[in-house]
Amino acid sequence: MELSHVICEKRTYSKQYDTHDHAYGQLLFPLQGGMEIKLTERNIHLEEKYGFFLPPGCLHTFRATSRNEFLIVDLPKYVLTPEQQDEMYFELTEQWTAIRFLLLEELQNTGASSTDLTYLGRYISKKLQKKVARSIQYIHEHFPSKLTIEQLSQMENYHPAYYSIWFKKQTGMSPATYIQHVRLDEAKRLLTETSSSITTISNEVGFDYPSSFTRAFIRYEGISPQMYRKTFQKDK
DNA sequence: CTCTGGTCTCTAATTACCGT
DNA sequence: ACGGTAATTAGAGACCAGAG
Repeated sequence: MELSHVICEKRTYSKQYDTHDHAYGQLLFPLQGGMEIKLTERNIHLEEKYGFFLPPGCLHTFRATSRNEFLIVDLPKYVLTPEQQDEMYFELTEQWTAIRFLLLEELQNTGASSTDLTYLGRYISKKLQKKVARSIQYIHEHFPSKLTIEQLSQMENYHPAYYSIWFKKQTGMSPATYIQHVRLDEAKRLLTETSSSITTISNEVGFDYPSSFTRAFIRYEGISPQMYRKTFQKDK
């Protein structure tokens, strides 16, 4: 059954719920305790400081892991965009915490559902669209450090073997190749925009040895870093 | 200082298999 | 049939020596 408006309420979950799906999307914020969400392709352990979005039609099972209370927002299809087909596990950033606060305020003032929530629902929908997978965001923020598949797959709650397949679906390339591209693109920028030595740049983008950097660079770009700088460096 | 080339080690990707 | 795990393998990086 399709909802006619956004519904926001507090719910408590017990040990085991039947596997089911619904025609609307659902946003879950833990207020107290946590639970396990079983999906076809993955298991999520949802706990405080994280939130979760279940897209419409996504088969799932809830199982409480402790005494709990959740803030649930049911988002009818008309506030969502057709692209919002993927589930999303996200950290409660300041923004998300603010959204949760607003929802709780709204809940206290007007009760379980209100047409006013439609605007907030649309805002949330937009926010969900912009979210990049946690591990991909992490790669962009930490590419100079040592990144392992183990570490990245944990962020998405996937098995490392399955993570590679999932990552390829998201980006079109393997995690290792993607990290390499991020590093070498930054190296290209540093080569043309700074006068740092190649040894320094190689360290800054995450290579332990300049010889490894040079080889990787030639594989990627077809020419050596020095040649690249000579060809593309902006006039000083 | 930069790059090349060699060897060795280790990790990620793939595959085959197993349990549900 | 599907996802997890173990075994296998290819390729990348570490490290060193040496040339320009």
